[in-house]
Amino acid sequence: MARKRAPTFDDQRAAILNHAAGLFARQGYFATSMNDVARECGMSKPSLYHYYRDKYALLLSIVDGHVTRLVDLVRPASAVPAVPERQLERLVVTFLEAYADAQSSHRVLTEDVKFLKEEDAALVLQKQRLVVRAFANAITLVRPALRSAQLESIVTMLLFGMLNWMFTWVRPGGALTHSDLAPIVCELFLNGVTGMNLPPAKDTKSPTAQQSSAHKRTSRTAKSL
Amino acid sequence: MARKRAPTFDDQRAAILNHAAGLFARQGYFATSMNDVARECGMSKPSLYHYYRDKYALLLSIVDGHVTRLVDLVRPASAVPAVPERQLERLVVTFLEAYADAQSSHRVLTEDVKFLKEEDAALVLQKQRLVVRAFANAITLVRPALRSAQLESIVTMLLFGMLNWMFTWVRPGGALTHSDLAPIVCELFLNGVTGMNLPPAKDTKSPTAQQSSAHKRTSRTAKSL
DNA sequence: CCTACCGATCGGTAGG
DNA sequence: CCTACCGATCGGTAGG
Repeated sequence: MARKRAPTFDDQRAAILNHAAGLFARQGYFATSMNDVARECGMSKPSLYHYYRDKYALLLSIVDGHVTRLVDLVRPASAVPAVPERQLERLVVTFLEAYADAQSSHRVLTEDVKFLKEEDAALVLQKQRLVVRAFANAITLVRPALRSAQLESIVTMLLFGMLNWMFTWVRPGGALTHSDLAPIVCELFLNGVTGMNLPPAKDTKSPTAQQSSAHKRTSRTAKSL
Repeated sequence: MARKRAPTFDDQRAAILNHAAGLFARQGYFATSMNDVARECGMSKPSLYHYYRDKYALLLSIVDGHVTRLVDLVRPASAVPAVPERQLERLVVTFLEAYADAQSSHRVLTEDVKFLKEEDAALVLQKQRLVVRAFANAITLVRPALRSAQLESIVTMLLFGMLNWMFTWVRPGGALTHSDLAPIVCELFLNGVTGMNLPPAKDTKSPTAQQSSAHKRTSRTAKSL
């Protein structure tokens, strides 16, 4: 049997990051000690510090690495032209496939961003906005009237809610996978969006004064994402 | 100007809990020290310990208090009979109104349950299940075919995703409130659910073998909630 | 002399 | 009800 090649520096860094992501996701960032991480990686703490300067570097690498992967994944999926409905479906499928392989990282992204320094958080938020915009664009192509009703961002965030909430109830090893859920989410969302009662899409220069009564007060879109 | 009556023991406890919930929501449970809480409450640390035995008691009181409030809110909303669509809308509206007043508590509930002891987590989960079941029942009344397709739990959790994700993008002081969003969520979800392509509802004793192709692999509903 | 790593302990601070 | 302080454990790094 061939001896397994000694892991390189980069391999080790990747392995450590995976272990740390799992621990952070399960226990939270502050509840996880560097001793925990080292033990999980099967190395001493000083060895761990050889690969990462400090605990914060682990957090930042996990979060930034994951969101960067999402951006790189979503960009090509948006680039290839398709029927609007298929375009959006492809985005959802791509996104959920990424989830399946990176559940821990995604959980760290959504729960531990608050521990990032201002500057780092801004960087991550910027990349998240790219992902959100890709979805918002695809959604608007499916239902242009959403834009004039200023419901574009809101509806996009509702879709992200369905997707991002999955990590709380879809068990990693269970029979039900993220990919199984993609068509269900797509069908529910597409039916929901195309069925909404909205004023007809118009020239953006003359926004209609009469909106569906249900949406009167949602005159401003959310600024947070 | 009349002197403000000295706060009672119970008032103090409630005030402390509010401050603690705000801090836990903003900084996370472990990143918040008891000194932080004491300072926020304008009292010394020993005084704080006069009202709550330890840090964990704050967490448990926040989470259990909030989930108990949700159960008490959802129960009567389900009890009053109504057209299925209105029933579900009432649940959503009621739920989102509670959010508006308890954003911090809800965030603590969703992000810090993992720090609860096994036994306490079980208690909270049990109450959460009551809330989920109320929604699932209302949804099934709107679209009975979901049950035979075994999509009842899945679709319910997708709705909770839209609702629970709001705390990440709806700014507490912003122009857009949770109540504004209730009709939008309802319209999107009701249109989505009624428009889904499903096998017709049947006698539960003879589940149909032919399901919508998109749902073939979702033969088991999630067990986590 | 470098690297990769150990056992032991540093300065600070948490909950209490 | 505060000041002062404990046992423990944190993240990070010394010498060898």
